[in-house]
Amino acid sequence: MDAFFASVELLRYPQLKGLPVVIGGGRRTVDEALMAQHGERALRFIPVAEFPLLKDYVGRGVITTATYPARQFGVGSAMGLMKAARLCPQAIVLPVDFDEIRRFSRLFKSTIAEVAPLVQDRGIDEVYIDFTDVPGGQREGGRALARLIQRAIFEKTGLTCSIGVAPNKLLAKMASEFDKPNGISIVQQADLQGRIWPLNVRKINGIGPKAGEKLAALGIQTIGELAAQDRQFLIGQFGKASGAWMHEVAWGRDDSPVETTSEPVSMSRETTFERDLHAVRDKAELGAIFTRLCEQVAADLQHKGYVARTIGIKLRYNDFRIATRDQTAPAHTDDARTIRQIAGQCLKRVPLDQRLRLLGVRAGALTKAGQAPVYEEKSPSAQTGRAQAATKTIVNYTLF
DNA sequence: TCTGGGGTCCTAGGACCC
DNA sequence: TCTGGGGTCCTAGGACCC
Repeated sequence: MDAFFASVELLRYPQLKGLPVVIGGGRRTVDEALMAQHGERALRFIPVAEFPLLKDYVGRGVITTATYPARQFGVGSAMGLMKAARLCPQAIVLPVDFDEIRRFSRLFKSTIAEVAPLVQDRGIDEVYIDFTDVPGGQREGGRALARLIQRAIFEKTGLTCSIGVAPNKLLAKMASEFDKPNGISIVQQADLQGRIWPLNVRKINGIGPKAGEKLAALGIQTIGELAAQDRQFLIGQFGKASGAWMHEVAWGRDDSPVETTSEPVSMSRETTFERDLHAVRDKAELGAIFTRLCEQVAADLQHKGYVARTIGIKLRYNDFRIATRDQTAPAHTDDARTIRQIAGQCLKRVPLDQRLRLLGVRAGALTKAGQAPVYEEKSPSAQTGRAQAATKTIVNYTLF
């Protein structure tokens, strides 16, 4: 989807079309404030002058999406709002409305599934579609069906998207970037040399800042230069799996299938505080946040019907270092108090002498609720601590 | 007043088991 | 003075993606 979060807001506030708008932050609920003042139906008539500007933004946060006019000023995803304010002070800033975003996400995905059922989720605003066997999927090299999907999405949502058509997911992902917004791009294996090899290695899905930097240090900038490397050299530099993978993708090769189903691996909640907190001096505040995070994770598990066996915490210190601790319990749980208790144990194992800016709680080793093995304690009195946990007897019953 | 939140996957070492 | 070779599970950190 093109500038997804921002585009969703523009549907509500069409008067902002053509203006630099960024979505991010989220502590201030602009919509609620404006709505209280004007009423929902009048939202489209609110004068542009009444919208909050980036230069007036106070608080911590990053940009999730910038409209194309805002991108002209050099602002973009993941940029701190304070930095963005220096580049484009006149940009209008709106908070993320997650409920609305999720609603549109479901809508565009279901629209696609009606046309082509083999769809793989790639986050909130992206999918892979296998339309090899969809009737008409081969017409005009795929362009006809891509157009059809684009039109269907626009009719259902009023939003535009960009589609890349290629023989595999790797190339399709790159192709989708070629003609944005509202574009269709078709890349064949034969286009490798002409259209893929000139691109920077960072355009490869899976080569991020670190690998990009290391490749640059080796004098490898473009995908073509990467393809020209000896496979064994790359393996020597990046390890067996990564090196071989890099060589494959540089040659446009990717045989990973479009996965239509997936099971969640973990669920987590985390929050960055409005100001850095100290474990001792801000104990009460921190404790309340901690408990709330555990309750949210428990609610997420219950809502989605999962139970977790590994509970973990994540801290970010004021110097941005991250520490994680986790603990695997003898039994699965989706209970807030149990999660809070295990997470509390984790918290005891991490240094707390420095101010914190973020706290998170994570549930892993998930199983569908109802399918978790039954756990029985031989000695219910042996409840204290990890050492004794090892003496507990675990009995797995197969449920017939 | 720099730098969100929710994920996945990989690596590496140690414990533990056969 | 010597002490294997698998395998799995757990934990911590890190790269990367949307």
